[in-house]
Amino acid sequence: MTATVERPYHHGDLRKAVIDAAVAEVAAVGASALSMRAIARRAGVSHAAPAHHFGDKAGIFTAIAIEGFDLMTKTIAPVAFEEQGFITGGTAYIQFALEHPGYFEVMFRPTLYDLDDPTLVATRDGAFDVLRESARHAIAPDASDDQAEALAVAGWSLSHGFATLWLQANLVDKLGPDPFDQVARGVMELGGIVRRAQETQASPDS
Amino acid sequence: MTATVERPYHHGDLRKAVIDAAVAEVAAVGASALSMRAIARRAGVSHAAPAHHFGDKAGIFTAIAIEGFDLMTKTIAPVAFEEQGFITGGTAYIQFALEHPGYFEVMFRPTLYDLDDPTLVATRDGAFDVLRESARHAIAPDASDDQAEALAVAGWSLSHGFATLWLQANLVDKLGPDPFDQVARGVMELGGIVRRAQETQASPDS
DNA sequence: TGTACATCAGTGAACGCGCGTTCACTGATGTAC
DNA sequence: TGTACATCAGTGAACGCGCGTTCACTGATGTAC
Repeated sequence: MTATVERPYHHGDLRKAVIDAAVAEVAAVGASALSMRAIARRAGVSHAAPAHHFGDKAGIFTAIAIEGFDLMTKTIAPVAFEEQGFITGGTAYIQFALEHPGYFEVMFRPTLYDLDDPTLVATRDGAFDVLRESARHAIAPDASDDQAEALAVAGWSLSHGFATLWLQANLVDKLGPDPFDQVARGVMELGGIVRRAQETQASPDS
Repeated sequence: MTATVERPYHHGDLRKAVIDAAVAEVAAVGASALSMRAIARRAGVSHAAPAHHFGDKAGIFTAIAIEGFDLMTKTIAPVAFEEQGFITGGTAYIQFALEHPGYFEVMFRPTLYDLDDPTLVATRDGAFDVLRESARHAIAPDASDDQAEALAVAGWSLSHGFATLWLQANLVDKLGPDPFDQVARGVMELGGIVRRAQETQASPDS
């Protein structure tokens, strides 16, 4: 007469359950405070299960980063080459960060994960390719790699800085509760960056 | 005949020794991995000494943040109102972050420290005042608070994003070993932001 | 279709470790007389 | 100038806790015959 729900001995998709729990746990307590036992607790499995499946924390972080870069690319690439796509892409980047703080934090702390993992490297490079090509697209089709990467890093810095400042509660009392009012404005300023990059390309002196 | 150096029972300036050790420790292992015992070990005092002086970790982080904001303001304020001061200030911000990663990390993770501490609030607000007024100075002396803060947050995001991406090793293989080559370029782009803000102010329609 | 057995996902008790905190203490400094 | 005593900065042993890891195990699944 116990109310115990019958759960099968084999989980079915422990891998997914562990990753989801880990992402939620990172969002709740931060990547550095993450413990294997807390992940297991949240996933409702024995404390040794995550290690059994992923080896160690770096293994879990690697899996999170791969999923994260994949999800981010799927979100941003479709808008990054439209008219004004570099701006729209920057906004989408910020929105991704605010909606998926767990993925976001892990993705951009590469010391947490295994940079030798080929799947990770491919997914991560793919995301950066979208960024660089979107920047080139914003300047001119024949813009050089150096020019495209300079704009890419500048736009990335702007979006990344805003998302980071917001997520770490540095903008409380400086913006309203909805950052997108302010983002809209901030990213409009970013328009100046794009135009400046176009002008620099048009007159390559100085 | 022991080679023991005679150290007095009273440290002399334990407060400073603990803060310095904590800043170095944060730079080495990150704020979240910081332990009171590791600070004490680095400072060469008993493991209970830091707690005796600061109460708990939040007390130490609060002291670090106060010193950090003070140091940052002293570094940036002198250049922030020159010709092109908003740009120069942004560069100085990045340079501060790369030179003082321990301070930098703590300062911009306000959940770590005590936001009710009046000295902290004053020092922190003072730093933001410099940022906002430097932005206003870059637009026009009579620019509105809203305009000044919009540019302030955009410039802050750019500098903060670049510093964060660099410190967390996201730009490895995307820039040379010296970020200031690229920063120089990135921050030149920021020039576009300032000019855009000036134009928006000159013709306030849309 | 049925039996035997290998495989392997997941368990849970046990371990040693570093942590933050407590607390009775030690020893230097400063003040009262 | 000298003595007595209060103060308090800093010590170090002891505690309970959550952690990662190990390891013999359990029980479900899949394959051989």
